[in-house]
Amino acid sequence: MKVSRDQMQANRQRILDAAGERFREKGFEAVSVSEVMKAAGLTHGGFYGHFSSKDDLIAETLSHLADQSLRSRPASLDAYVDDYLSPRHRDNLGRGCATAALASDARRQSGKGRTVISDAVASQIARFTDALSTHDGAEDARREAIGTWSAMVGALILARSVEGEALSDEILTSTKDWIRQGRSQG
Amino acid sequence: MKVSRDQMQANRQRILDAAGERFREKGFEAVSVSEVMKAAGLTHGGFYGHFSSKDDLIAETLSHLADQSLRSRPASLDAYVDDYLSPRHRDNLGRGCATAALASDARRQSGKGRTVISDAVASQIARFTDALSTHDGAEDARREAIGTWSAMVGALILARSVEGEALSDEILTSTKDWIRQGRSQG
DNA sequence: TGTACATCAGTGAACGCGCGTTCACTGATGTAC
DNA sequence: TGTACATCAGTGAACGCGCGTTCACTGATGTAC
Repeated sequence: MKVSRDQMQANRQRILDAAGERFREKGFEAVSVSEVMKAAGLTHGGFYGHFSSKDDLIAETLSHLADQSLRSRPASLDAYVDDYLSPRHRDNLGRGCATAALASDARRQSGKGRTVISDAVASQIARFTDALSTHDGAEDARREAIGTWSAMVGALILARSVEGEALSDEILTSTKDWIRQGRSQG
Repeated sequence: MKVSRDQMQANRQRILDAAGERFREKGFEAVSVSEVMKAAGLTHGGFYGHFSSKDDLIAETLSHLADQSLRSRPASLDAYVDDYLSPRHRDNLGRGCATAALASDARRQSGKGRTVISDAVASQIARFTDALSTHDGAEDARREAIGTWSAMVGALILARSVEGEALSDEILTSTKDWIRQGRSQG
């Protein structure tokens, strides 16, 4: 049964949203095409009307996630770091940072998917550098941007891989404090 | 054809070594049992004489990697950071840091495998804390240990996920400098 | 030490299963008049 | 605006394939005497 063009576009967005959430939670390989389509309220057969293959879906989903990320405008770098290194973000894998959730998986992708993640990292560093340039020299700001972003991504991944909640919380707050401490002295 | 007990133990170690290298390169799901056995010079049928399932192999491999990691005794924290954030380590996925390569995958494991990675993170933080306690207070040392380890893991993962070698190298060296800078001022 | 035989590590064909993908079909959409 | 029909988004059965796992078999090992 054919649906309207608007409905088809809406379906495509629902597929991308469902894929974005599930890929971040479980990785690309552990999520099947059928699972994504079911989550989007469709059956698996219609998938190839929207995407040419599962790899195509992965690449399109990474683009979709990168677009969403670029649209967010945090109030300040401090506020962004606080949100990023919060238990809430740690526990909300499916709606959290795509880089932290999928960087390892995306490395194994070829072609477009790999490029999208690569560009996302580059533009995130550029955004941090801008935010830090107000009180640092350009070179220092970029170094600090890279160090800060590395620490944030690493801390989130480590906090998520640890079993005990106390240690996990400590990784988040200590990294937050450590980033701030370095900055106040730079 | 039966082999000697010594040979069987040697075969088991070869399976674990082969699995450790391939899992770090491609993740748990993208590596098949047959692929591991072939790399160890055996056929897939013999696998279940050594392990009860693929999940068991994953857990045993993580233990094996954790043991190897504990046995390494770096000369100093500085030397360790230099090696860790080197292009050589970045390009040597299969023989590099298991935490950086497998933390995201191991999070999805249940039971033993998850615990092994969790313990590895905890003991790495303890080692860093010890190394930093010589010139810092205990609380500062632990905070710095966590921040440093987070930045190292994050930088390695980001450097590996980026396409351009220039940006990838910059992530490594900038994070290294940024870690040092914070330390010299703490 | 030498022989007879039970043990069992490793082999490779075979299994069921879920995956990505295809395709004949359906019926609502959207266009031509 | 209303009607007739070509289009095509979505359905669900079916496909081949590689996976994890099983198992009857082989033949070297290691033990009993």
